[in-house]
Amino acid sequence: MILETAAALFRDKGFQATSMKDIAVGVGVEAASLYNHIKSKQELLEQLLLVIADRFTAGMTDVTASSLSPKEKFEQLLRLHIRMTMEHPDSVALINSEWVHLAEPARSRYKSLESAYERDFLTILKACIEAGDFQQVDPRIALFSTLSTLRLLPIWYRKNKDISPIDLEKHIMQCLVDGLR
Amino acid sequence: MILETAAALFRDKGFQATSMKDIAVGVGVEAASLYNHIKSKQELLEQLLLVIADRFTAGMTDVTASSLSPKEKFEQLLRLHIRMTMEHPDSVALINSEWVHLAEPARSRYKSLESAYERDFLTILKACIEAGDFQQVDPRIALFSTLSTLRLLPIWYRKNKDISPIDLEKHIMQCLVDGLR
DNA sequence: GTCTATACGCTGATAGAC
DNA sequence: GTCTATCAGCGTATAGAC
Repeated sequence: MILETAAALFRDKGFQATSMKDIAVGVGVEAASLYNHIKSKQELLEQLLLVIADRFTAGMTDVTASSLSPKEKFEQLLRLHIRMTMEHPDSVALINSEWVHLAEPARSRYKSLESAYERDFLTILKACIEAGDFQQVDPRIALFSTLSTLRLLPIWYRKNKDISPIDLEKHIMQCLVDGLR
Repeated sequence: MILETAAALFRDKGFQATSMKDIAVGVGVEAASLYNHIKSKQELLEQLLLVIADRFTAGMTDVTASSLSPKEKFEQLLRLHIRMTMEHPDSVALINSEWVHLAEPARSRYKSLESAYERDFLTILKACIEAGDFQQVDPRIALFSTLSTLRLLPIWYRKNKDISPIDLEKHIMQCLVDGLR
């Protein structure tokens, strides 16, 4: 309950602009009472962000370990982001800007997980190109463009809940893979 | 000097986590001295974000008023974002998350400019589809995907300055319009 | 577990001397 | 214009009664 409340507030107002009082009001207790359940406000952010980072990392591990084709792996990653967005919309939304407020050593651990994730994603993208499934695009820009869409998905999805996961996947795949033309 | 320093700090640490002392140190004066040049910290954020919003709006006005084809208009908007990113990298980076810290009435004005911009962008996208330049994608998702890439560009560009604007435009256009396949 | 009371550093901002 | 001094309020977090 505390974590969920904090996630929603961090998403709306940002970590720094959210006070323990804000969270307490959301939960329905006094601010001091929160400290019977958590160690600090910082701990809340670490919980939220690192759990998400670990899940994305686990998802990536599954995909890379699989015997799927590069293009199927790419599709699996799309599904991973869509699933994560649906299941944890608030905490996934935090990955775009709130990680800067992580204190060390959590911040380094988080950035290291993120780097590894992007490196693996890039490897799969390059394999798609080599296999001839994707055309000869600049893989770094393809990764940037793809990840931009996937990372901002929770923000967009909030205002567009009237779409099914299947349609969402189909349309995003179409935009990213087939392009607009 | 104050505005530039503030923009860089807001980008790195966020508006709330940046103190007037931080800005003063960056400028090289005492915090109190800043108030001889600005009214408040809030005013700094409003200056930065609304100037950017106004420029995007002006760019959109030029594009819509032009006699270009829908697809050429789309390309012009891509160039607008790339140019803005190159010319004002720090303040353009703020549009992703820092607008939440705008106080009223600036916040409403900002959101209203943003809405109008997205509406006009969507209109152009739909015209591209109707003209047969783009395939039958879901225009809302195409807009979301395109704008995601363009909005996160300043963040990506910071770590990838070794690319020319021309190449950047070519590659982004290729990813977005032609897709990966 | 909950609460009230409190510590105390930092914040944005002002006053006033130079 | 700059500075030093200062204020009032809010922030996180703790102590201790119940």
